[in-house]
Amino acid sequence: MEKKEMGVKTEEAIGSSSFSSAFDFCEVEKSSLGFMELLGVHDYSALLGWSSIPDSSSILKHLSDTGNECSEVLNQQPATPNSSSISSTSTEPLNDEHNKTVDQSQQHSNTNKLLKPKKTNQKRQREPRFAFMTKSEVDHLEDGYRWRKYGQKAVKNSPFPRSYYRCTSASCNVKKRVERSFTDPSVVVTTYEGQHTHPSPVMPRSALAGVGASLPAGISAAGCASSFGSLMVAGSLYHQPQQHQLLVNNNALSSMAFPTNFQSIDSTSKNAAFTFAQDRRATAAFLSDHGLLQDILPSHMLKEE
DNA sequence: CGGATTTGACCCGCGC
DNA sequence: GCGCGGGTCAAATCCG
Repeated sequence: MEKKEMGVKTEEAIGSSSFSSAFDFCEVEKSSLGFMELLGVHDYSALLGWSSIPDSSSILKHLSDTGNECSEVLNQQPATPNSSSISSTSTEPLNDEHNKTVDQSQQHSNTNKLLKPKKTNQKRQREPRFAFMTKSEVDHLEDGYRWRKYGQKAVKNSPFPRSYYRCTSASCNVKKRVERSFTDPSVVVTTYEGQHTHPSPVMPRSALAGVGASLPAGISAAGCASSFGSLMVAGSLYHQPQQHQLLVNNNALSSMAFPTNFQSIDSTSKNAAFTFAQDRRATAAFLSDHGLLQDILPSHMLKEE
């Protein structure tokens, strides 16, 4: 397997597929972020935590060079407060999952060689994705759902493999990819794809009730819990020894207006690595008190007011 | 023994 | 057309 040191040319490294998940940040469809809107987060770029990645400018450059229309997403001020600058891949043709299933049964009749079925001309559809970065010791964050690992691939330019997980629930097509950032091995990039069609098998009912109370139509509490899993973990829902930090930038802190019901979820856990506040002062106060994000954010960001 | 994980092979899309 | 790399499959293996 090809490996490169972290000191490779920035643009080459960033532009490589090893950062494909970073680009996936741009593939988030607004509808998949319904729970974010529920949380009052309209500036989705705020959740893309590149503050700990030193080469975000290069990423932006790459996005720009490649004509990616989402280039403004990363660490940029939104054009408007409610800007939905994040583009979507949902315009692609519908998935051919069913065709694939049929073809696979045909494949089983091929005894000599494992030949994959021929796909139709339809372009493979990507479910809406939501990606975020967490600072965590463990790769696979507990998020209340059960996942079956179905693959692992070496990532070009990265010493860390990428793992592929699928929700174990039948008829639920949600997938997630987990990989470590090679620029910061302590950072785990998790990408969710799709929405759960079932409630979390592990999520406490009280938590579900708290989250689900204000969910907009079409957004399941399960999906919310899933996609926001690491936040739940960072909060008090899971009192696990490992600690995760959601990486956010100062835009996030300034634009997040979390509803009180989410604040209540956090409660008083001492293990909370990140909590929600309704305004910047509250956030700043929290940071100064608990300060875990200080490990991530440059000091000038934290002081900004 | 059944479910989860590992891992090599294969498919597909994309760039050259 | 070819090669590369991401994504997926499925047999083998592991593990509780």
